[in-house]
Amino acid sequence: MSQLVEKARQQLREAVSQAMTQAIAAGELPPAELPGFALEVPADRAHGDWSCNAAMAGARAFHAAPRKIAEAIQAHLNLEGTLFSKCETAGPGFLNFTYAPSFYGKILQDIEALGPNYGRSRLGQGQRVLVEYVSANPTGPMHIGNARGGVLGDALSATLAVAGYRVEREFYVNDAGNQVNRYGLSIEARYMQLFQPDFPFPEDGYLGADVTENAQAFSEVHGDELVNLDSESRRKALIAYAIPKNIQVLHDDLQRYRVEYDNWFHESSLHESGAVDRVIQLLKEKGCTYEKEEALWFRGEPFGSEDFVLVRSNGVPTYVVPDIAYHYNKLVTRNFDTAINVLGADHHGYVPRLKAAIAALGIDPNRLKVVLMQMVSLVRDGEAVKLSKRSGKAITMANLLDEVPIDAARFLFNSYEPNTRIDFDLDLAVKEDAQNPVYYVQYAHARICSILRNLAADGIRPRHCEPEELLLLTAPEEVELIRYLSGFTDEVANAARNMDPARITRYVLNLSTLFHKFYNTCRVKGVEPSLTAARLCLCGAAKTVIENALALFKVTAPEQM
RNA sequence: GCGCCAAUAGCUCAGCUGGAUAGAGCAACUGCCUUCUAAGCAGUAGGCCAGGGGUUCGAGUCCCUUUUGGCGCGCCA
Repeated sequence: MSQLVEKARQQLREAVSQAMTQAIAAGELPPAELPGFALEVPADRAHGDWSCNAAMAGARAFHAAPRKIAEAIQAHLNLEGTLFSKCETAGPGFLNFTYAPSFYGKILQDIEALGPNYGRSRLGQGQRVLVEYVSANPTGPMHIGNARGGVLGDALSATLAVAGYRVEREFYVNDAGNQVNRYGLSIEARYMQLFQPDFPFPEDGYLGADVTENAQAFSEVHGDELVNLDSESRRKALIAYAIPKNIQVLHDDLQRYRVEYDNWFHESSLHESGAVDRVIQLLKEKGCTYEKEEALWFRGEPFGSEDFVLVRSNGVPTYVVPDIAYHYNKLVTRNFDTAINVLGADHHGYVPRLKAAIAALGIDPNRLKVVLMQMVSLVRDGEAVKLSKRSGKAITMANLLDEVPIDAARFLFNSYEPNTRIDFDLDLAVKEDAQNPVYYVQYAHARICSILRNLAADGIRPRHCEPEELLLLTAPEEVELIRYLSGFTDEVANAARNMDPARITRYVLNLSTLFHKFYNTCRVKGVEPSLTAARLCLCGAAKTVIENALALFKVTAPEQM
């Protein structure tokens, strides 16, 4: 795990605090409690590598102009033995720090030593996190929103894992309840229609072609053996046949999309184990329920939610109850520190209810984190596409994958933070040219591989470089590139903290730009041997970081394009 | 009607939790390949950060409000 940047930050924090203390002791600043301050990487390179706002933050405490304070701090600043070489006062009172030249070589050696592990941090401190995503109903094909959710959940999980959390990925299979009943009625009708064409189709039934296909497939194996049974037995047999098949389709489509899970958690198991009944009992015991018009209600007011029905007047629990039981299972039975749910924004109204119910059960509702993602719409020729041309039905995730390369789809979905609506541009996603950002990044990687191949053909291979050799990397393009490479660990940690893997997409795009700039100015082949060695080391580091970043998204890093 | 989310270049989006002159990519225009991949690089042009108030040393960022758009508000899931 790279500690270098963290160490640098620590050194600055201490140096600035110490300088303030000394300035006070020397009478240059009035005695006061030291102000809190921030250290950040300035956007503008001209402002150094780190920038500190202590002087401005302390303006009130010290009753002095920020610039005066900054100068006092600077006068007492001791950077001896740190990774920094200088500090300047600038602008309204920023303290701008610059890395010592040796820092850059250290970063490269760090990346070389850590390889695939570069980027890891201890942010999560081994906390156990359960990430649930997609969780589409096994009553039909997945839609475009599921495609986004799959990528987001998958990349978020990977990001959290690299940031030091112990992550499990889970798909919640709604294989019980009303949706499945509805599905049963639908498939029963389709099955019966094979033998009795006028058999009525339920009003709110599933219209998808997949229902008919499943009924057909069943009849091809079992013929008309269900026709003379009672309706309930028929449905039972058809559900038992079709739902596992549908789940398999979900599984296969997701796998094709490189979305994988540690667990497929079945709702039915909650009913079978009695967990659903127990959670009702528990809520009753906590005094959080009341009866009205023969239904059992949850009293939400103490927990900041509306009241809602737990058990209908017909005695059947609503969908919320198994959900509460499921989250009880996550946070108590399995005792995860945190449960993260990736949900479509159309479910946002349900979040306060679930949190309220959890709180009622005595669980800290903050242990449930919800990542809401806004809707996805498809755009082709500049116009919204609602329906598939072929089927006339809503475009499914499988349709999308038939059309768009997996790398492009994954990269594009990961380019937006969860909270922005996506107009997914089909024309762009399919394009295999520079307009499609995924190729920009992959091209940078392929270029590095090409350099390595060419030099290897001449018998020159990357080797370990001495610190003095790495000091040869002084071109602005080289320094910029290394500086940016040094920020990867922070970037991943930040993405984890904000539950937003799209930050890493932006990072790796910027990184690719910096590499392309380096490539255009600095030659690796045909320069002085130790400079070649140093630049090879830089290329290797850039390659490693691009690979590590793309690995988080499961986007391939081709060696040739 | 109530609630959640948004509004930044012609288009798609950033803006690191309040900091320095608001940034990229695409599209448009101009240059750069007899040396490691031109799927690249360099440059030009493009802005009332939706409107209006406030908070403070300092606001695209926080608060209020108006407008516009998306999504919710069932004894459906």
